[in-house]
Amino acid sequence: MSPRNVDRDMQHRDQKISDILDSAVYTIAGKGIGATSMKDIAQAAGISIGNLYHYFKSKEELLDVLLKRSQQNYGELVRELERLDEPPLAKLARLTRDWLTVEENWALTMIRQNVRTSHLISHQIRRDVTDRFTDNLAPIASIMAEGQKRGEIKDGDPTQLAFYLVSLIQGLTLQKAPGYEVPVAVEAQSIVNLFVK
Amino acid sequence: MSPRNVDRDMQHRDQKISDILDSAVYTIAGKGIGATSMKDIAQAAGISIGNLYHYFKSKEELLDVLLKRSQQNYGELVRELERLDEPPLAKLARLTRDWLTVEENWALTMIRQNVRTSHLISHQIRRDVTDRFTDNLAPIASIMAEGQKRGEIKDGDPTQLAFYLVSLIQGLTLQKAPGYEVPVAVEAQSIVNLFVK
Amino acid sequence: MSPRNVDRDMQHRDQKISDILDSAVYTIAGKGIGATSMKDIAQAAGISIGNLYHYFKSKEELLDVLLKRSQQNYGELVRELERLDEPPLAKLARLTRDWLTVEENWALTMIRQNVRTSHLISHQIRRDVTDRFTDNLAPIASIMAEGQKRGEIKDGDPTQLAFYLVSLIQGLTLQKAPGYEVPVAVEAQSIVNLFVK
Amino acid sequence: MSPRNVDRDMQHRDQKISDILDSAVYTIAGKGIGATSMKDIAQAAGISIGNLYHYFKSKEELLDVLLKRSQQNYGELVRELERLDEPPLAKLARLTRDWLTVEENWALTMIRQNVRTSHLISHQIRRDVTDRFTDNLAPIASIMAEGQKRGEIKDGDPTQLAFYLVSLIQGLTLQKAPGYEVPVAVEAQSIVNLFVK
DNA sequence: TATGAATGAGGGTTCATTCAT
DNA sequence: GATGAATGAACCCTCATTCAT
Repeated sequence: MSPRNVDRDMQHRDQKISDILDSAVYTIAGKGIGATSMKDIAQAAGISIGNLYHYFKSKEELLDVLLKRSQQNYGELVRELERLDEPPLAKLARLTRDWLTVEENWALTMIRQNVRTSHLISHQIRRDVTDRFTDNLAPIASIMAEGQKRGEIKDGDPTQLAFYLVSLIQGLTLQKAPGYEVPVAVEAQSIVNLFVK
Repeated sequence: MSPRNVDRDMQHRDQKISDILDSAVYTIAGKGIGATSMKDIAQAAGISIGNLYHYFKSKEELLDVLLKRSQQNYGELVRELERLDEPPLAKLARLTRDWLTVEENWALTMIRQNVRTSHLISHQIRRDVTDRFTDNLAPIASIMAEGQKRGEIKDGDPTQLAFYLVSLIQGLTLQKAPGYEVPVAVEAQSIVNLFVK
Repeated sequence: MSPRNVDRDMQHRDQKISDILDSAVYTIAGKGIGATSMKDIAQAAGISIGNLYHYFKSKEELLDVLLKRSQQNYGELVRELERLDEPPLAKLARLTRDWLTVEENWALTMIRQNVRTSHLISHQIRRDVTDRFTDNLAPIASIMAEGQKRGEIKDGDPTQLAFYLVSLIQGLTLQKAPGYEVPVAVEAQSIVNLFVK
Repeated sequence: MSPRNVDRDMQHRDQKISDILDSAVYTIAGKGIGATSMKDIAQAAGISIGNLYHYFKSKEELLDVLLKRSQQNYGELVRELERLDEPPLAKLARLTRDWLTVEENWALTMIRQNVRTSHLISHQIRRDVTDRFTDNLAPIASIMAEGQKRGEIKDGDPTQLAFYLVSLIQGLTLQKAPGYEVPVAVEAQSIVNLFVK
């Protein structure tokens, strides 16, 4: 009843939401949005289906929050990267390597890709996802520009180059869906090399 | 025995199958495999649901045939391209431009991508899709190798470069899902330019 | 056009109907009426489904004809048995042995049993089946009566005894459904022995 | 954690399952397994189809549970009968009379018979049904053996005699399917009399 | 908060039957 | 007679969501 209790309750709630999303990410990434039921998500989180609806008022809202959180995390990461005291090409190599290595990025890409075609998802949410995606392009474009200034990176619109890099990484990421591995090696260095002058 | 022309019947059947698939491609690409019901497909083809099952014994088989057909068509195209009497970079530019322009390629990519995560699709079919995809990489790798011999294309494993090009194109293609357009220009020339030495 | 041709056509038709039923009996007996589709029956007979409907105007009619034929054949058999120049107990033993051995009897029993509970079958047909069954009881009752006159068979209403014998044989027959074999030996002699004074 | 009484919930669930099965028995017995839809069963139980699947994950499981329960109940009954302080022939007469009188036995027999030929039913379940059936034969065989020791029952393998008695009763029971009544009287006394020396 | 029973629309699939060729 | 395309109702089952406890 005291403010402190209310605060603690809110924190507890946020923590629970976070836990649910953590366990949901891999389930959804692995099975696809359409094939993942709310029961699946509840079971993965170890709670009842009724309780799940206490934290998310619908499947759509759950996805919305999940995507927002993931993209914001990624956005912070990429903005930190921009500020690092490293040569631009090293930054791009690091970004690429992380993306291809960190499993959560794979899951996020799978889900984002899924969102595009799922009719469970409202137009509004799809727009939001796209907007955040576009925002997150800026720091990479900035790195590209810096590389161009140094004469290390190919000419062209930096945003376009950033878009190409991210699309390439995501295209490659999607090839790593279970049961779909194309037998061709992928390395961060050779990818970044495409952008080298 | 039969008062009907068996040959003509077979042709008629093949034609009908082809028509159904033609109308199904865009429906599935637009809504996703999971969200596209057999009723949707039947309606798009202008036939009854029962009759649809006369031509495909399951949704899975329909997808299998659709993917096989699409990938074979694409394979022939890319093999013809390889044999063209043109410089390698021109071939790559033509390939990229076609891919980004021809709407059917967009649809095919969307569906292929969907197949990877859909649990409606058996492992076997996913393997087949991947195998055909890998096969279709060879002619492009061959073009890359030719370009390297001429000193026009960057060094590296030609198959890997082909894989990168195709993944990039597909990554960009996926961005073109309805309601998901990222506001960044995409041109074949600047894409191919990444592979230029 | 000549009467002879019409006759020959009719004979041909009857022969065809007989062939279809012959191949249908085991299919229906094995899978059950409900699980056997008209397509199954057509395939078993090696004809098209459309053609099947030229010979039987519905699944129900096919079953009606099949049952009528089977029960009439059985009726003739049992009436011949009655007229044989053998002791009554030998007749009963022969009847029992034949029933348990001849595979067609098994099939007939399975189908008759199925008819009782299948809602595909009209009340009228079920009544007909029962009536023919009751008629076919008479010769056996007559054998029972003769055995009683000789003091070899237990007392009681001969029709009731016949009903018991047939019900017992059928009860045992049903145990022989594939995948349902009860591991207890069954012999004609010990069955008939139940009715011996 | 749970604000509900877990024990009471389990009891409630078991009770509900029992209620559903009770109402399902006669529906299935009357129409046959194939012709009885899950909708029929749900309606008979006064619940929604979705809720029915909350208690049984498939039609097959429902049948499995139903059969298991019925055969276990019958098994207990027959084992109690064996322990009664009565002459063997009286026990057999009581068993026969009960079987022919208690309506639930009729229903059970109809369903068991149906299971044999229904392709909806897995081989495993059919085996289980047969095994339980065979187990339930033992107490009756034991009664037969006791009667033989007293010189009241015919010679022969007691298990075989038990099998004959049960098959006869079941054969007669099946004749009582609605719309299939054979116009011959059936009495427990005259049935048991077949087994008297 | 926490649970799981309850609902019903919708999805994939089957099948008896009809009909044009 | 012979064929198989065509139809649509019905079946089994799933699932997002609500609600009483």
